[in-house]
Amino acid sequence: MAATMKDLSRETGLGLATISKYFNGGTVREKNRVLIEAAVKKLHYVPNEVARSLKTSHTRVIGVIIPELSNAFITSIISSMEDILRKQDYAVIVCDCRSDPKREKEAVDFLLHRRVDGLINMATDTTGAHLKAPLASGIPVLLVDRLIDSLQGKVSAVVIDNVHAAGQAVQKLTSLGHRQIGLILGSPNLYTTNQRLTGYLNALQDAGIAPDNEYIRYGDYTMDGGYQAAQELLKLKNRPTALFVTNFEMTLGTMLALQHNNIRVPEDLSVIGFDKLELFGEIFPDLTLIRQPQLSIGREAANLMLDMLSSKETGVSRIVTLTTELTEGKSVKALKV
Amino acid sequence: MAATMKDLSRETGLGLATISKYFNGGTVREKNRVLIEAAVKKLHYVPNEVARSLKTSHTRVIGVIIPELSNAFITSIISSMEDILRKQDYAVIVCDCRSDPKREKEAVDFLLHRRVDGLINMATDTTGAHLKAPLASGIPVLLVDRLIDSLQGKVSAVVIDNVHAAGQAVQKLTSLGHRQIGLILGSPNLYTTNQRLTGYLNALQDAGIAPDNEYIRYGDYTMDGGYQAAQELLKLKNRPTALFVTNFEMTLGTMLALQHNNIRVPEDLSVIGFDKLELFGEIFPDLTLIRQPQLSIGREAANLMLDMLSSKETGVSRIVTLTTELTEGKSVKALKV
DNA sequence: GCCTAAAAGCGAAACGTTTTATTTATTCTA
DNA sequence: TAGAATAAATAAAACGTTTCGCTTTTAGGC
Repeated sequence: MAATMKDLSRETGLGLATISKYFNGGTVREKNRVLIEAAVKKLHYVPNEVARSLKTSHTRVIGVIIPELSNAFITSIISSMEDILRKQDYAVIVCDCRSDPKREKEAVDFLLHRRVDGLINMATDTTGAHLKAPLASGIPVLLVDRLIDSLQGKVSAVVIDNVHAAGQAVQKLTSLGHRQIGLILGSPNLYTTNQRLTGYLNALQDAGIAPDNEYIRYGDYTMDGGYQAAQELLKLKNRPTALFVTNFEMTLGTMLALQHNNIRVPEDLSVIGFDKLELFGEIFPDLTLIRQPQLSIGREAANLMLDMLSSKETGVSRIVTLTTELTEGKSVKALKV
Repeated sequence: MAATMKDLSRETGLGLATISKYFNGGTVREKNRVLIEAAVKKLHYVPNEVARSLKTSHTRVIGVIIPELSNAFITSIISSMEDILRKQDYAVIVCDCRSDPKREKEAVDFLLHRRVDGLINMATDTTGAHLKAPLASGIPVLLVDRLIDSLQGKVSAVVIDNVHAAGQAVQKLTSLGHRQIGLILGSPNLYTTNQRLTGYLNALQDAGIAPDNEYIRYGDYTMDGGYQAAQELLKLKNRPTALFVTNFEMTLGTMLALQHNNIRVPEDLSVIGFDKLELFGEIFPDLTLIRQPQLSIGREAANLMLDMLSSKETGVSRIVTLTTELTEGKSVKALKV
C-alpha cells in the first residue's frame, strides 16, 4: 500500500542507495534532489521507521517506567522530558506500574522486547532487581527522583538533594523558634521519604531538639493521605506549632484540612509545603515552600539520556543532583519565646 | 550481540521456520520444544519485535495524542487505557501537544512515521484537519472525550453525554428553587465546553429562566481558572445562589475560593462539581457532583481500539456514549421560596 | 580537450523475523 | 508391514531500510 524507497527508485530512475543517501543528509545532485522530492510528493512516501530500526538496530524509543501516572509531580517531569526527547525524534513509551514491583518488572521486559534504546525509571522496586537485565544488555538506564543503593556506581541518575531540602525547611522553622514540628512524609521505605526524614532529623539535632515520633506521619504522597495526616497531627494533645509537608498532593490535603478546621496560617500554625506546580498558581500565593525544579529534572534527565545514547562509553555512572529552593511566603511566623 | 532465531536454529539443529512456529503457537514435537526452550535459556534469546513488526507490518503500538499531560482527568483515562492495551501486548506512545494544534499535527506525523497501528486522540484542533492523513492511511482512529463535527461518520469515538450531564446538574438546582446559577466552563470553543453550555441553557429554558451572561464564566479547565472564575462570580452584585463547575480542577479551585471567602457550602451557596477523582477521596465527601466514568472511558476506548484493530472492516464509525451520574452529597440546599 | 581527483551514484548483501510451498517424518489402517 | 493420510520440519523469499565496495560522472587545472 504505502510507497517505499524502491518505488521512489523506480519513479526517479535512481538507485536505491542514492535515495537512501538523500534521506540521510548525504549530498545528491541538484536535479536528482528535485526528482526525488517530486516523487516523494507524488507517491506520498513516508519513511518506514521500523525498517530503519531493524537495519540500524536502534529504535529511537525511550521507555519510561513510573509508579503512577496520576501524580502531578511525575507528569510534569514526564511532560518536560517528552518534550525534549520528541524534539530529537525520540518517542516515549510510558508504562505506569501502579507502584507494584511485579508490574514494574513486567514493564521492563516489555520494553526490552521492543528494543527501546534507553530506559528511564522512577523506581518502585527498591532492590533494583528489575534493572539487572537492561543493565546487562548495555542500554543506558537512568534513575529519576529515587536512587537505589545496590546500583550505586552502575547507573546514572537525576535527583534532588532531599536531605538538604528538608534540612533547609526545618532549619527555617527552628530558627524562628519552633520546637514542635510536624512532618508529613510519603510512603515508608521510599528513597525520598528516607532522605527527607534524615534531613528533618539532622535539622532537629542541629537545633538541639529531641525528635518525637508522634510528630512524624506518613501520608502516602496523596492528597488524601496528607489530609488525614494533618488531621491526626491537629488532634494531638501537644499540637505542633509548625508543619513541614513533603510533596505537592499532601500539601494540598494539609491546607484543606487546616481550612476545614478553621486554622489560620500562619497565625495559628506555620506551614512549609513542597513542590510548586502550576496548579498552585494564584491559590496559595503566600505559601512558603520547597520548590523542586521539576522542569529541570525532566530536562536534565532527557539531556543526560541523550548524552548516554550518543556516547559510546557504556557503564559510566553520572549522578546529577539538582538543588531545591526555599520560596519565602507568608505561611511561617516567628514564635514569641 | 543479542541472540537471534538463527542462533537458536544453529544451537538446536532445527530449521528457522520451526523456531518461528514454536514462538507463534504452532505445534512442535515434544523433544524439539524442550530443545528450543533450553536454547532460549542458554542464549538469553529475546524476540526482536522490530523485525517482527517489519515482517508483519504491524507494530503493536498505539499512538495517543492529548492536549495536556498535567490534567488528572486525562491521566486517569490514559492510565486505564494503557493498562488494558499493555495486557494485550500493545505499547502506548504518549504525545502531549500542550493544547497546540501545530504540535498536535506534528505528533500525528511523528506517530505515522513510526507506523503505529492505531491513533487515539483527545483533539485540540477542532477542525479535524490533523486527522486527514491517518484516516486516509486506513489505520483506526479513535476520538476520546471530544467529537469533531467535520469527521462525523468517518471516525469512531468514546464520549459522555455532556448535554445530559450538565442538564441533570442544572435541573437539580432549578428543581430546588435556584434561579441564579453560576456556570464555570472550560476553554471556549471546545466540544465539551459547548455541550455543557447547551445542557445548562436547556435546563434553564425548561425551568423558564432567562440566561444571564454574567453568570457564565470560562475557567480554562485549570484549578487556577476555576478559582478566578469563582472569585468573579462571588463579587457580582447579584451573586448566584448556586454554582455548577464543569471539571475537576476547576471544582477544586472553586472550593478553595469559597473557603478563602469564608463561604459555607451549602448554607451560603450551593455547589455541584464535576469529576470524581481519587484525589478527592475523603476531602470533599459531601460534594454533590457529576461523575464521569473515566475508568470506563479508558476501558471502552482501549477495547474499541482493540476491536477496530482486529476487525478487517475499515472506515466504520462507532460512537460509544457513556452516561454520567449525579452523585448526591450535601453541597446543595433547597431555596426557601 | 585531457587527465586527475573528488563527488555522486550504484548493486547487492544484510538486519531478524514470518510465511509459502515443499519435503520429510510419524501414525494409523488394513 | 506396506501404504495412505496426517503432522511436523524445512529452505528460501520477503518485509523496507542502510551500508560497503565499486563504478561512473563531474569539475578543475593546464
